[in-house]
Order: sequence, then C-alpha cells, then structure tokens
Amino acid sequence: MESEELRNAGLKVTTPRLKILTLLEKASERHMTAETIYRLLAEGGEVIGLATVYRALAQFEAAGLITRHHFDSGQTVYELERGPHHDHIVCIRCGRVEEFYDKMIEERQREIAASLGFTLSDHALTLYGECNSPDCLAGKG
Amino acid sequence: MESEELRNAGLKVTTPRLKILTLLEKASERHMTAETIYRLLAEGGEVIGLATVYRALAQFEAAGLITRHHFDSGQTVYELERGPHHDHIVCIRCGRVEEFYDKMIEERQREIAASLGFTLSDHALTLYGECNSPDCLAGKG
DNA sequence: CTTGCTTTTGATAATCATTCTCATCTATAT
DNA sequence: ATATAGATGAGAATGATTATCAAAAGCAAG
Repeated sequence: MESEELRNAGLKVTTPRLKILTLLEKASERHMTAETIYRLLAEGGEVIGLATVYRALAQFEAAGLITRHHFDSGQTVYELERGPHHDHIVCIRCGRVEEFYDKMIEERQREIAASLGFTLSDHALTLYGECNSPDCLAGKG
Repeated sequence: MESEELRNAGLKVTTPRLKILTLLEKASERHMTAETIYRLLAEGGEVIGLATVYRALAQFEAAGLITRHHFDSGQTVYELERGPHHDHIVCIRCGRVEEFYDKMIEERQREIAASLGFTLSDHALTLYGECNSPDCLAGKG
C-alpha cells in the first residue's frame, strides 16, 4: 500500500502525497511532467496545488521513489522507480518513450569513466528517433 | 575566417555574431551557457545584448555550427561543432566536462533502436561522476 | 559613397517552469 | 482531545529564455 511507501521514505502520510503516488503507479504513461501530473489529478477531481506537486516530486526523488529525466526537448519528466535500471528511447515525432537495458553499454561506460580518471556515479543515455508505430505515423501518437 | 562560416550558414556578417563565434572558437572552455558567453564578452569589453546572444546561438545551432546539450543539472550549454561526434562525462563536483567517443556503444545504440522499431536520428549520452583531478579535489576546479 | 529597404540589435516586457513565502490546516504522538 | 512540527495552497518571486518594437546597421543599386 502507498501509505507504507511514504512512511518508509520518512514522509508523513498526507492526502496530496497519496494521490500523487497513486497516480504515478496507476497512470498509463510512465513519464510525466509536473504539469501533467497536476492536470491529470485535477481532471480526476483531485485538485492539488501545483507547488505541492513539485514539493512531493522533489521529496519522492530524494527518497528514491522516483527518478527525474531531462530529455533534449528541455522538459523535465518524472518516472516511478520500479524494477532495475534502464535507459530511454524517445520518439521525436509523437513523444512516446520506450525503455531498454543493455549490459554491454553499461559495462563500457564504467570502463570509459575509469580510463578518464572518473569515479562513475550515474549516467543518462537517451536515444532519439522516429518510432514507426501506426499511431505515430497517423498523426498524434 | 569566421565571416566565411557565417556566410556559408546563410547569415549576415554582423559584429555581434562575429564576436560570439570568435569567443566560441577561442575560449578555453568548450561548453558554455548563454549567460557565460554574455559575461565573458562583457568582461572583454564587448557588450552584446543578452537577447542577441540567445538569438545568435539559436541561429548557429540551426546552421549546424554549434550543438546544445542539456546536462542533468538542468543548465543548457552550447558547444562549437568541430571534429567528429562524441559524448560527455561531467564531474558532479567541479563541473568539468570531458569528451569521449566509443565505437562499440555507438553501434549498440543503432542495434537497440532498430530492434525496438525506431529509426535512430540522434542520441545523448552523458556520464556523471567525480573526476579526481587535483584542482577538483582541492576546492574549486 | 549616399539612398532605400531589409535584417539585426538592444532594452525591456512577457512567458514558462519552478521555487519561495507565509498564513492556515493536518497528521501524529501524547 | 490537544499540542506541535510539518504540510498545504495561493500567489509572489525567481531564473532562464523568448517576444516586441523602435533605432541602428548591412547590403545592393544608383
């Protein structure tokens, strides 16, 4: 239950936090902007202040519940942290996001960082291209 | 000469554009924010409107003269396009940026995109870690 | 090398995403 | 039920970037 997750993260269990966390778990789209989360909640009748949405997202991120991504479009998107690490591929036409994991790339990154004298702590890999899904080719995807 | 580059890019040769392009070519730091470019020019006695800096950078990017990067800090940095493609590794302590190119990673990316049904057009790979340079370990790097 | 027309520039207003402020409200321990 | 630290919401503030518009500069023609 979401209450547990919040408690474990050292956060008080409040209505706004529960609503936001639940949305992140239930929404069909895994990668959302703060604005989108705010809007989806409002459309569902749950009006939560935008500032509260930003605050909760920052706290969830600090607690490791979610991850923040900066794609090249400049938008900041949040994603519920579940399952193992993965990278992203974004469709430049319809914006759809897919995930992937590649062991070889992960290993090479560590080698490269080491060879440059860095202690690797994180990385961001995003591929951009055109997904050729029917929806995308049609118009809006 | 820079005038040529501007003309080839289909841009009129103007003083502000020349100054900005020259700075990008001469500066010791290859990755700069618009604000930094503005400040460096001002310090060098070349006061150019900040709006003009942004405009010129956008035009240079459209012309393929420079590239824009979004690192996870959220800041937008511009880099003169010279030499072949490369990716970046950023020190999370001092902000230093190094470049690298890895053929194996490049190839895997193409394979991954294809396997997911995408036509790859671009990618952004940035590693984050601590560079262990003396300057960085000291204090400011 | 002046004229005229188009583009560019600079100062500043506007916009957008995000964070801050602060008075009010709520979760939770007692 | 009560006290209190922490959370919320509305809107102001901030920072980065873009838009507006009058004045200035580039460039082609005479």
